[in-house]
Amino acid sequence: MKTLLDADYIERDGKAVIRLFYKTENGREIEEIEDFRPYFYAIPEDGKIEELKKEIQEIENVISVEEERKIDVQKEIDVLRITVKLPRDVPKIREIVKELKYCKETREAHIPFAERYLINSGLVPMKNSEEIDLKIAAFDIEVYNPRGEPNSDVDPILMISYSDSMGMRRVWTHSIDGIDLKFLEILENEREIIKKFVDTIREREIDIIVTYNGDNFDFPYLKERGRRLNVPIEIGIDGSQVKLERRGMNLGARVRGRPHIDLFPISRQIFNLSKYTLEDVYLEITGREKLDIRVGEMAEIWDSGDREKIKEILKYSMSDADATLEIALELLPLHYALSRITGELIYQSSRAGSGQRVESLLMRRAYERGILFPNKPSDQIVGERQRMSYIGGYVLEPERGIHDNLILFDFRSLYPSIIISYNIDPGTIDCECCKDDSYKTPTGHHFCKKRKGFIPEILKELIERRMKIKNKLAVEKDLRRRKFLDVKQYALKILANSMYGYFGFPRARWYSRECAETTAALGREYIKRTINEVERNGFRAVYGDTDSVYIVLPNETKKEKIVERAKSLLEKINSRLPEAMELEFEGFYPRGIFITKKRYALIDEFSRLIVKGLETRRRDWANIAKETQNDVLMAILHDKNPEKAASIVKDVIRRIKNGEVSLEDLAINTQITRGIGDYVQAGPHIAAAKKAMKRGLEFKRGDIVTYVITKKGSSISDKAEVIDFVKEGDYDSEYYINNQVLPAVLRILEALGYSEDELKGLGKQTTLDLF
DNA sequence: TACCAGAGGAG
DNA sequence: AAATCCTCTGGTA
Repeated sequence: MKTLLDADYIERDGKAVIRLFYKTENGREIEEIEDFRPYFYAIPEDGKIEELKKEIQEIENVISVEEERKIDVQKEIDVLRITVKLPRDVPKIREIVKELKYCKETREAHIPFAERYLINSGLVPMKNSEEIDLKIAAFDIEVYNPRGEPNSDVDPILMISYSDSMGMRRVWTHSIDGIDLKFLEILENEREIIKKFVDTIREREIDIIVTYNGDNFDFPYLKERGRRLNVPIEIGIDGSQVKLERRGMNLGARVRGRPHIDLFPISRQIFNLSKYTLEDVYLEITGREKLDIRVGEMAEIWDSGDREKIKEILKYSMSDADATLEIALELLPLHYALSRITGELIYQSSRAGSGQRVESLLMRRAYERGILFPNKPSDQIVGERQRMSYIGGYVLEPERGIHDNLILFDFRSLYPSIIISYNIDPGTIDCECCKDDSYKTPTGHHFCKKRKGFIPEILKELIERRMKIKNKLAVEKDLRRRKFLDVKQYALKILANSMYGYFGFPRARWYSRECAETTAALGREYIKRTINEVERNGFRAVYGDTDSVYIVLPNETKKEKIVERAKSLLEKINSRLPEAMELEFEGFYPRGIFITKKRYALIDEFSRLIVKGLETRRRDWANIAKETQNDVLMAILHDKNPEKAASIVKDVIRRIKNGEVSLEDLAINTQITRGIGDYVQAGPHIAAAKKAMKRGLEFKRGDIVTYVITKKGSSISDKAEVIDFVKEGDYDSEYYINNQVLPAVLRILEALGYSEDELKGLGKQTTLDLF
C-alpha cells in the first residue's frame, strides 16, 4: 500500500522522466517513468488531415504524428496527435503548428507534463492517505522587526518553532540565556537555527509540511535568510531547495516530494470569519483561545532583554506551531478527499479555487471518454465573456415585518438537479437530432434526449457517490470511519455545488453561458411555480430566494395543523417534479422578522436566533452594533418585548457615550479588494491602511484592515485608524451611536411597525438625553 | 440631495 | 481567478 504525495519530471539524457513520489508503509519510494512522451493535438481544416500531417512531420523534434478520433463538444472528429521530444518543445512546436495553413487549432497543448501523465495513467494522489501514517510537521518563524514590517535583507530570524505529528515540539532560538522552557533549544546563531530546521525535516522524514501563510511569508523569508547565510533550504525529498512559484498575485512555496500545505488560504476558503489570523481560525476550530502577542513589539521586547517578556514570545512562538499542526489535522482530511476526487496533486488541490477543482475533475473524466478538452480562453475571450452576463435566481419581495409560525421549503440542490434532469451540457445544447421536439427551455434552447451530456453525467456520478456514502454513514458506528465518510461526502457536495458556477465562469474550458443561463431560468421557473402553488393551497409566501420559500398559513395558530398541511402540500408538489428534483421541508420557525430582500431574522423551535444578511452577520460592522442588534432581535422575536429592546439600546448608547466600550468591540474589518492605487473612491479602510503604511505596516490586496473611528479628524476616513495605533477609549462616540448602533437597531424597530417619526424621536431623544 | 464605487452578504 | 441578486455606506459634486 502506498500513497502518491507529489509528481514532477526531470530531463535526463535528453529525455523527460516522470517522477512519482510515494509514501509506502516502510518509507518513501520514487518511481520513475521513462516511456511517456509529451504530446498535443491539432485539429485539421476540413478534409485536410493528410496535408496537415505531412507538414507537421517536417517539424524538428516532432517524434510522431498520428490520427486519432476524438469527441469535440457535439461531434466526433479526426485529429492529429503530435508527440514531441521534451515538454519544453511543446510551446515552440504548438506555435508553429497553429500557424500552418491546414491547422484549424491546437488542443491540450498547455497541460503541465506531470499532470498530463497523472490524467492519462489514471493515478490518484492521496489514495490510502488515511491508512498510511503520514508524518506532518508544522513550523513558524518569528522575525526581528525594528521598523514595523521586517525586511529579509537585513532583519534576522529570531526563532523557529516546530511541532510534528510524532510529538516533537521545539523552539530554536539564539543569543539568549537563562530561560527555562521544556521545548526551548538555544543555538549558536541564526544560521544554526535554520540549519537545525532543515536537518530536522530531513532526519525525521517528514511527509507533509504545514504552515500558516508559509507561501507568502515564512518560506520566502526563510529562503532569503538561508541564501544570505549560505544555508540553502534543501528540504526536498531529492535534496532540492524549496521553490517559490508564482500563483497569480501570490507565491506558492513548493517542496519536492514533501507537499507544503498553507492553511491560511484554505481557512479563508472554508470559514466565514471577520478576520483570518491564526488565533481566529484556531478559536473557530477548537473553541479555545490561543496565546497571542503584539508582534509589532517583537523587536522592542527582544532588545530589552527582559527575560519574562522574551519567555512570553517563546511560548507564543511554540503555540503558533502547535496551533498550525492542530488546524492541519482538522482540515487536511477534506483536502485529501478533494485531491482524490479531482485527481490533482495535494499541493495544487489545496491551493485551487472552485473553478480549477471542477476543471481538473472534468479533464480526468473527459480523457477517459475520449473527449477533447476545450482550450483555456484567451484574455480577450475572457473579457468578452465577462461582459456577457445573464439573469440569475429569483428573489421574492418579502412581506416586511413580523410573521409567526413560518415554514421553510427549499429545493434540494436545485441547480445540480436541474442540470441532471434537463441534461444541460455544452455537448447536448440545441442538438440537430432533437431540434424538432416540442419542448424548449425558457431560454429557447433544447437539450438532447438521446445522448447523455458529459457534465450531467459527472454530476450524477458525484451525487450518487454522495448518496451511497450517506447511506453508509447512517449505519456506521466507528467514529474514525464516520469522520472519514463524512469528509468524503462533504467533498463531493462541494464539487457538485460548483458545477453550475463553473458553466458561468469566464475562464472555464467548458464555459457555457447558455447552459448557466438556462439552468438559472429553469430555477426561476420552479421557484415561481412553487410560490404560486403554495398560494393556491391557502398558504401565503412571505419571502423566497432562488430555491427557497417561507410560507405562513393565515388564520391557523396550531403548529401541528400547519405542519401537517404543509407536508401534504409538499407531497403534492413533489409528485409533479422531475425525478432528480425535490422540494424539502426545511423547518418550522415560531417567529421571524423580514426587513428587505436577503435581510431577515428567525427564531427556531429551540429558541435559537438565525440572522441572514443583517449587520450582525457582516464583518464590516463593529461588534457593538452587531451585538446590540442581536440582543434587540432576541428581545423582539423571543421575548416579544419591544420595551426591553428599547432599554437595551439606551444602555448601549450610554456606555458608548461614557467611553466604556473596548476597542475590540469598536473594530471594523474591511478587506482591501484591489491595488491601493487602483481605487476610484477609497473608503475609510483604505485611508486607515495608508496611514498605517506610513508608520511601517504593510498592506496589500486581499488583506483585511481592522480599524476604529477615532475622535481626530473631520471626515470618517480622516478618523479611521488601524487598531494597532489606537488607545483604549479613543473613539468617536457620535459615530458609533449614529452610524453603527442606531442604524442597525432602527431597521429592526422600523420593520416592527414603529412609525418613522416615533423612531426619529427615540433616536433623537436618546441622543439628546446623552448630550 | 443624488449618484456611484465599494463591500459583503444570500442562496 | 465558480455564478447573479441585493442592500447599504461613505465620498463626491
